[in-house]
Amino acid sequence: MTETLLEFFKALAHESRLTIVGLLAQGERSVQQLAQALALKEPTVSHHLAILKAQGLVTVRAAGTTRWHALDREALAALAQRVLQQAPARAPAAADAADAKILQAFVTRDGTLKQIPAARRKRGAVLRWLMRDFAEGRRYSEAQINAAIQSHHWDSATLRRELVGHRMLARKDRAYWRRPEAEWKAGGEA
Amino acid sequence: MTETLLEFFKALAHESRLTIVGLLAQGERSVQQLAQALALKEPTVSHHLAILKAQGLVTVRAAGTTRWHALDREALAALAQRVLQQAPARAPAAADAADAKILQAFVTRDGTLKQIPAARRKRGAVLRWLMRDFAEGRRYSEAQINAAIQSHHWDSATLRRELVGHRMLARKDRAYWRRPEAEWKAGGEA
DNA sequence: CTTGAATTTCGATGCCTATCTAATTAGACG
DNA sequence: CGTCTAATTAGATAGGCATCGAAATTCAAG
Repeated sequence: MTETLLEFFKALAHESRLTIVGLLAQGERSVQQLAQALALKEPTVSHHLAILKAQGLVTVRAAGTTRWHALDREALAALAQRVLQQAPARAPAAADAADAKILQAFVTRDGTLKQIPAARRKRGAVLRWLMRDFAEGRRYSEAQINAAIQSHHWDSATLRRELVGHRMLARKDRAYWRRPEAEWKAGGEA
Repeated sequence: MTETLLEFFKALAHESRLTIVGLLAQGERSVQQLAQALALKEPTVSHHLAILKAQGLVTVRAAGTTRWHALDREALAALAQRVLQQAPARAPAAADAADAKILQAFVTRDGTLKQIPAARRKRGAVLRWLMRDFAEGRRYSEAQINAAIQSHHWDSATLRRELVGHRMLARKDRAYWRRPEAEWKAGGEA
């Protein structure tokens, strides 16, 4: 995901290519025309078009000896959509209503955990909330786990141990990863 | 416009910065935390954050000696919107119904002008259609004008002169620009 | 099959910038 | 006021990439 997104931004992060996209938004152009408009040589334009084509942003239509390049508006819109989807994300919300009530008492509006709940049920709610920072299928170092927790509470060591104890995080050697929610959503003893 | 857009793409067109945005999407982070997560030194992270801040994508909140950095989701969404707005553009359509009928006769579906109409009224319709390639408030070189026209018809010289004659394009020295539509929408002798 | 035009591929060069270390600023705490 | 921590700024180095000229490719037209 980030893979393609990075390539997409790289493709548009150059003045020549952004101008090419602007020109193609007006209509089809040949390599020669683009080279003339941009004051560049044909090989350079060809190079830029190859990068845009690799992202599916530009399509080609051959007519005689010249090749007409056009902008694929749908591809551009689709990729821009992904940027938007990235943005909304989830609100600082809880998994369910019961958790929400508990979190309201223990977490400030800016995401700081005021206190680690002593009651097991309440502690569970807080831990589930902390897990929103970790994605499944990814490995984290202990430092990364600590870093994520520390933006909510100073005692990352305790909370990290609790996350492992509640079977939300798994640990092997020096790596951590998120366990499937099914294994801790309901039960989970420390 | 393109100015800011280019800087926006440049800001996100680097793996480190894209990862930072991803981390900040999960919640606030300090420079240290980011440096640890990215396996970079603090000055490097500081450098990247400065670039993201310059685009308004990241905001800072100081608390004691540490500074918490957060993602400005609205700014990200607003910029992504601009990419989308760029994309839709206008369809290969005519200004009005009368022009549409004329264009249907002289322009193929892929935007090629089959023949330059001899009748003045019909020629006017074609010229108005050609003008969709030129934006107001921008200056074009003769080469740029030719390039735009040539994607529709080989005889860019004649058509360019017609555009000037119909007062759609203005010319001074070696520069061309689009004249206000009010000055040629109705009248206009060659 | 040959010629010519439009484009792409290749290899080399130079600029931009990501990254580091070292030094400096700014705030917290005795 | 010193000291400690977090962060930024400054300066230097290295790697990536845009650009070009030259050569190879593709395709249409005789």
